[in-house]
Amino acid sequence: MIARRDPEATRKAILDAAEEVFLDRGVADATTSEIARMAGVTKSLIHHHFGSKDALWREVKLRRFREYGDAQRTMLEESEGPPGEQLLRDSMEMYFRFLQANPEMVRLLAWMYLEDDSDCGDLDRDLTELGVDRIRQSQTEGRFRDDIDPHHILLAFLALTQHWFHFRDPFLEDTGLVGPRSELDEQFLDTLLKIFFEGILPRGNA
Amino acid sequence: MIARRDPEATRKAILDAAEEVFLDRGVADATTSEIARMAGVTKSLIHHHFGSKDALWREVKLRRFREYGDAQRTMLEESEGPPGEQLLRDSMEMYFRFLQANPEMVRLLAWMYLEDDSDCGDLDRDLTELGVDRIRQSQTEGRFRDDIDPHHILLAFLALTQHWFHFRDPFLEDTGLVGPRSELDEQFLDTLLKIFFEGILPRGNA
DNA sequence: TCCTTAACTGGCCGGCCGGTCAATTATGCC
DNA sequence: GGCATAATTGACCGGCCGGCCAGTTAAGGA
Repeated sequence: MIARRDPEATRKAILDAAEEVFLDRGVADATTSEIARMAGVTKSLIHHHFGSKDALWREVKLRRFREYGDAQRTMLEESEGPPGEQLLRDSMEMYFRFLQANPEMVRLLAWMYLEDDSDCGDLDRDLTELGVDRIRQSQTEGRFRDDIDPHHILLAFLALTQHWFHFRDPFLEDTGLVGPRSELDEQFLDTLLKIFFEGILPRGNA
Repeated sequence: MIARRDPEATRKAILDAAEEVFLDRGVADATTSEIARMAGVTKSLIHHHFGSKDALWREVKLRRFREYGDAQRTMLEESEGPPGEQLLRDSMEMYFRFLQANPEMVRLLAWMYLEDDSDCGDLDRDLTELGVDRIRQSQTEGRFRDDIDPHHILLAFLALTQHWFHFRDPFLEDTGLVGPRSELDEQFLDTLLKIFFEGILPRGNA
């Protein structure tokens, strides 16, 4: 039974609708009327619960980002033990899987970049630290080459994964590669790990 | 001396202003009045020369994309001879330099992705083909490992470079890395080449 | 020189958007 | 059962935006 008045559910409905519209068309192009219609509420109710369009956008971002941060943190902490090649391979695959399952996150990051957003800066900073520490540890243990700044390794890691989900579709159109998308994802994941860990030169002639 | 009427110059002024405003705030958030003001013309003149706001945005994209395509093509054709590691290293560096000198291109690509644009699909397709052919040739000559789809190599190449310019600034803030930006660019270029060609594992234990 | 063409202007309009407000109705606490 | 509180509604507003139009002025070929 649905309560006739359920503010918590209403907030959620609004946030869900807002996320969909905002991520699809951008904040500027989205209208509160449309969000209200999609959420099945009145426009005024949005202002009642969130104050303004911008504040609503902010809430949408924070919600997703918290979820994202939690997933990442769980990922890193779940996989305890000495970080080595296998662990980082697993982390990379887990990150890949996460974006695969949450394509909205990719669009969210893109929008935030374009409006150079800093609302979620703190959340992001912590995450970065965690990842960098892991990599640095691997370096001191001699498992990774230590002539590269660990921050750069992390950035490359994120770049390869995010970029795939960013440009996968137009890229596939351009190249004429065909097949079920999930299979193409697997193929790229394989490539990604090969390049990231081993590079594109044949082994044995370095 | 400026001619009192110079339609060509006017078109350019409008395009320049439009590019700045569009790339800065996005199409939806940009207003024709602002573009007109910045270009020093009347709003009506924009419609006279370009028809509509969307058509203007389209022209902006095409102009930049043609320039981008020309630069890329020149890059690839200028460096004739058998493609090998050094050539691809050079190509990669040239691409890095290009984005370094044209940060607008990075934002343009981001906007186009978010509104899943297809206006410049043809231009992009040709470019992709050229790059892929080069890589494939290197593979058949045994200079690159051939167990990776050349399309994926190209994507990784673009990912690492574009991502740096995408997220350089927020990334630097998060990590607390400091120094003149040009120097940080050099450092990352170094990293990028190392990772892309050799991977992050220490050599000799593959 | 004249006349067609096109560059250019200022004023205007319909429409929609974000936001407000006063009124109504359900909720939960005492 | 009342009563404060908050959820919810629909009507409404000022403002701005993209686009249009009627008119003016320069350019350039015949």
